[in-house]
Order: sequence, then structure tokens, then C-alpha cells
Amino acid sequence: MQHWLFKTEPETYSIADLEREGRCGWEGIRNYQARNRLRDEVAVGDPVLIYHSNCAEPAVVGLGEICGAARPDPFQFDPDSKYHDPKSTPEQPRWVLVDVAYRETFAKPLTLREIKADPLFADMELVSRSRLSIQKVAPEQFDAIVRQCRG
DNA sequence: GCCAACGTTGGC
DNA sequence: GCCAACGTTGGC
Repeated sequence: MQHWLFKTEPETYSIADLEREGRCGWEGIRNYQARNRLRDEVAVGDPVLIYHSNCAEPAVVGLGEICGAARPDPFQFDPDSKYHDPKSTPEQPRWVLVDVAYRETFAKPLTLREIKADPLFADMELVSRSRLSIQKVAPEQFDAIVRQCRG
């Protein structure tokens, strides 16, 4: 089993939106390395930290779980979507999404500031590869984050 | 809103 | 296949 951290911009889709909907398709991933991970490595049942990016206080805010394996992202075929890709066809889809189920909203979100300040997290992709939106998290780091976030 | 980092595109 | 130009991400 692999542990993950998925980024989302809360103005677009927040942990509160996921809580309300119960589950969602994680659409709009348009980066090849992230796509490859979704397609080849993300598995149903994997736990996912939900991270709010590009906002006042970037932080790990909740917990989800993969509830659907990779499938073509339907927005790539929609000319009206900002995720439209004219080079993608239903016969040869370029982009995939996975489905994420809501699990938990953390009582104490762990901020990026706190993560950067803790040597335990120094080698996280969040620190070293900050622009990748589908990140792998080592199990012991994942557990430490969840523990801190539950207070 | 700025801008550094870095991924993608396309001419050659 | 190199690399300059360009676009996007995301912290600050």
C-alpha cells in the first residue's frame, strides 16, 4: 500500500466540499508525472492526505481514501472546460482521474510552515518537489502527520 | 500581485 | 534532440 498527499486549491475544491459530497472524482491533473502515478501506482484503499494549496495558510487539512481506480478524466473531452485538451480523444485519452472518498477533517491542520520547521519532514516531496500535485508520503511521516493533526 | 522554480512546446 | 520561449504552480 502506498500513502499519498493530494493538493487542492480550497477556492476550487476544499475538504469541506469533499465532506459534503462524500466522494469525488479528482479531476484536472494535467502533469505527466502526476498522471503516471494516478494510472500506475494509486490503488483502491490507499490513504490520502488532503492538502490546501495556494491559499492564506497552506496546510494538510484532512484524510481521504482512494475509492476508484484510474479512469479517463471526462473534462479533457469537454471544449467548455478549463481542463479541455484538444489533443485527447476518447480512443486515446491522455489524462486520468481517480475517485477519492471523504474520511476525516482534522481538528488541527498541520501547516506547511510547521512541516518545513520539523526535521522529520525535511525529505518530503512537499518540501523538495513543491510543484508536484500527487505526492508520495512515507508511512512513518504519514502516521506522524495524522497523529499531530488529531491533536 | 510578484516572482522563482520548473514543466511543456516547438523551431531548428 | 537541444534549448529558448512560454505557461503554470504556489509560497510569500
